[in-house]
Amino acid sequence: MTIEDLLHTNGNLPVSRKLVLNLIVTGNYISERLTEALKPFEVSNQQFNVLRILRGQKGKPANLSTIQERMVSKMSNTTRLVDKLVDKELCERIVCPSNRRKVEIRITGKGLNLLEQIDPVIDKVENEFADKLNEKEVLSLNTKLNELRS
Amino acid sequence: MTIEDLLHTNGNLPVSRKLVLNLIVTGNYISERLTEALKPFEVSNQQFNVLRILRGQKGKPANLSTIQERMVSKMSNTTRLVDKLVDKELCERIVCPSNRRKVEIRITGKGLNLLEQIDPVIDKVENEFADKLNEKEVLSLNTKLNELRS
DNA sequence: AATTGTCATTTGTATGTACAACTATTGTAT
DNA sequence: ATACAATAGTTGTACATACAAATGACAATT
Repeated sequence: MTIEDLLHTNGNLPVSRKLVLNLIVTGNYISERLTEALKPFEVSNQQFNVLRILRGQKGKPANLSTIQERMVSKMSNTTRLVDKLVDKELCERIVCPSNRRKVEIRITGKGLNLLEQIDPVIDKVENEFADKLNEKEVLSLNTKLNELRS
Repeated sequence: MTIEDLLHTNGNLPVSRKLVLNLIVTGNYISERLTEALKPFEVSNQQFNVLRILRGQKGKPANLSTIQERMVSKMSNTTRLVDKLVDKELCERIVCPSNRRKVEIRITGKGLNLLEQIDPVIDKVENEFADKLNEKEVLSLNTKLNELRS
């Protein structure tokens, strides 16, 4: 379905506008599919993103600014996002001993467990998207998206 | 810049995940550029989107459900979004005389004026994106995005 | 005419997010 | 050592958003 049809608009939009709208709509669409898939696990997209970042640290703790710069959707309040994860005992936060301004955040066993449950579900969603195009198209799409942000 | 670099991740993500992350990140990126451009006019992305929808009605009033289905980012509370526009006198809302369940929303002169000021600014942003690719690439990108949502 | 169902919108409530101001700690220059 | 600036994170406040329940209006049936 074209974006014109999707937005019920009168088909004669400039191609630059179609591109912009299409990118936003498609990004939103994918986010919504992921949100749905995560719902049974009671974590938001952003919380899941942070958990994966923490797992990627492989035991090494992360501090807030590290998490921020790696997040898919930067947001201004990572403190309270981490609070939520701590409440759920999915990660823990301790004041960094060497520099008490900093904070050391690491994923807990419970958090790792949850991620292991979630992984296949998210993989499935991701593959369902990627499978709509052939491998060559996916690679070129990635390249073009990178160029758009440059 | 690749998404791996952007997210400071260790480069060996499956291509399906890269695609998904890239689409979300790029969509967010574009939304942010638009938000920035709209900031001087003190309207949000969504408010601007609704104003353009109303203008597209060419005098014919719109009701809430029409607006909803045409919005780029569907959201659950269009009532309060329109409230904001009414507060700013950019649109007006009257109860539909033929069916009092419905509501007739139309853009005001002030709203049309504002849009005319904003138009060139947004066009510029849109063109800056589209100009990063050649025409053929833009068209194929649009097609592939449509396929991803199918 | 009263009842039931459906529709379009609004409201309540909980949660999420943005932005700025603030606190605490550390680094640096005098 | 002291003062000042820079850093890392937290908190306050206002606003945005999601979801469900509620309201009010119309339509169909009896």
